[in-house]
Amino acid sequence: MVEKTRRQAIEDAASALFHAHGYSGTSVRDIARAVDIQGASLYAHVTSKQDVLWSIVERTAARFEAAADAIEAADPGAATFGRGVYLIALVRAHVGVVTDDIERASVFVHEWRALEGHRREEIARRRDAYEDRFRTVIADGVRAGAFHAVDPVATAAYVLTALNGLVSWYKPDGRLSARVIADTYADLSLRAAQAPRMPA
Amino acid sequence: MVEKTRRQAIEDAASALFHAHGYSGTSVRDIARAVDIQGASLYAHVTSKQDVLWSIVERTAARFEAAADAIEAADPGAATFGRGVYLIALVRAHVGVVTDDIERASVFVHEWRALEGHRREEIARRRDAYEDRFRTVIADGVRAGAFHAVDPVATAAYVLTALNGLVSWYKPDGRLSARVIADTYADLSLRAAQAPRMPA
DNA sequence: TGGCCGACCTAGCGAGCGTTAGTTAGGGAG
DNA sequence: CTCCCTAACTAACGCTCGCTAGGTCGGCCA
Repeated sequence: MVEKTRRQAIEDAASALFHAHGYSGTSVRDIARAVDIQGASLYAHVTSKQDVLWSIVERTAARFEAAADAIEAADPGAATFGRGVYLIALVRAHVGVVTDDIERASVFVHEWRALEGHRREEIARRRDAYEDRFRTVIADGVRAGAFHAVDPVATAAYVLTALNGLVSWYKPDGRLSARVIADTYADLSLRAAQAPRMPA
Repeated sequence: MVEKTRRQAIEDAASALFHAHGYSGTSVRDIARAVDIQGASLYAHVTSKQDVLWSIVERTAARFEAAADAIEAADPGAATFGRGVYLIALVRAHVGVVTDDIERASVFVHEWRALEGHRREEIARRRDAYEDRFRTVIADGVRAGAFHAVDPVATAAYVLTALNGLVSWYKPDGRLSARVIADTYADLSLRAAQAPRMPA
C-alpha cells in the first residue's frame, strides 16, 4: 500500500500549510496548488475547508487520547500505584504523538480555535478531559506525598504547555532525536513535580 | 493622563483581536469597528495592517528584553554567581511581562511569524538572543554542578515554552493571581533544572 | 475672520476568498 | 459499443480583503 489516496494527500498538504501559515492564512487554492490541481477541483474530494481542518484535528485528538489510554491498558496498576511512573508514561506518550507527526500535532495545538460551532466545543471538551489526566495524576501524587505540594492545575498547565511547545521547535532531522527529547522531557517533567528527596 | 490617543486605542483593539483570532483572521474593518470608526479611517492613524502588528510585536519584544536586562542591572553578580537565583529571576521577569499584558504577549508569542521581510528576521534574531539567556544560565549551572546535566538547549526550550504557554490560559481575573503563578512557575522551573540534593 | 489641518466620511479599486455549476476526458462494466 | 463514473477542468458568483482617493466638517491659530 504505497498508494496514497488523493484525500490523504490533500490532508497532508493542508497540515503542512496550516502548520506553516495557520488556517486562515491558507487558502483552498494554496492547498490545491500543493497537490497540483485547480482550487475548485478540491471539492471533488472534500466538502469544505472547515471539513479538512476538522479531519486533521479530530484524528489527532483521537491519537493523543489513544496513546494515553494505552498506558492504563498496558499496566492497570500504574495509574493508582506509582505516580512518578504514570506521569512519565503520560509525558512520553504525548511527546511520541507530537514527534510522530508534528504538522498535524501543530494544527491540533494551535488551529483548533478556528473550528466553528459544536465541533469547536467538542474539541475544547476533549482537550480539557485530556489535560485532566495530567491534573489527576499530579493531584494524586501530591496527596500521596510523592509530589511537591504546588497547585496541581498550574503544574499540569506548565507541563502540558511545555510539551505542546515542542510543535514550535521540533525538527524531525534535527540534532535531538524524538527518543532523546522524550527522555529529556520526561525527566524534566518528573523533576518539576517531584518532592525533594531531602528537605533543604 | 486618562486620555488615550486614538493610535493607542487602535493598538489595544488590534492586540485583543489578534490574540483572539490571529493576524490573518482579523481584518482592518474588524479593528476599525472595535474603535467605532470606518475601516478606511484607520489609515489616518496607521500606515498599514503590517505596521500595527510590527508596533505590537516590537514593543513587546523590547519589554521582554528590558525585564531581563533589569535583572543584571539590579544585581551584577547574580548572573555569574547564583545560577538558581538568576534562573528564578529570569522566569519571574518573563511571567511578569506576560501577565502584565497577555494580549500583547500572546501576539508576540504567536503572531510574529506573520511579519514580513527583514522585520520577521529581526524578531527571529531577537527571540533567539533572548532564549539564549536561558540556555546560558542553564549551561553555566550545569557546568558548576548546581543543575542537572540534561541538554541545556532542550531544557531552555522546555522552560521557555512552558512560560509562553501562559498566554493560552492565563486570565487576569482568574483563580490564580499573577503573583501566585510567578511563584509557582519559578519553583517548577528551578526544580526541573536543579540537580537532586541526594543521589537516589 | 480666514485659512489650515487633522479626523473622519463615502465610494470604490483590484485582488483574492470559499464555493458552485457545468463540462470534458478517460477508463471499466454491461 | 455504449453507459456511466471518477477526477479533473474552466468559468463565474457573491463577498471580503487591504488600501486609496477625494470630500466634509469642526476646532485652533494668526
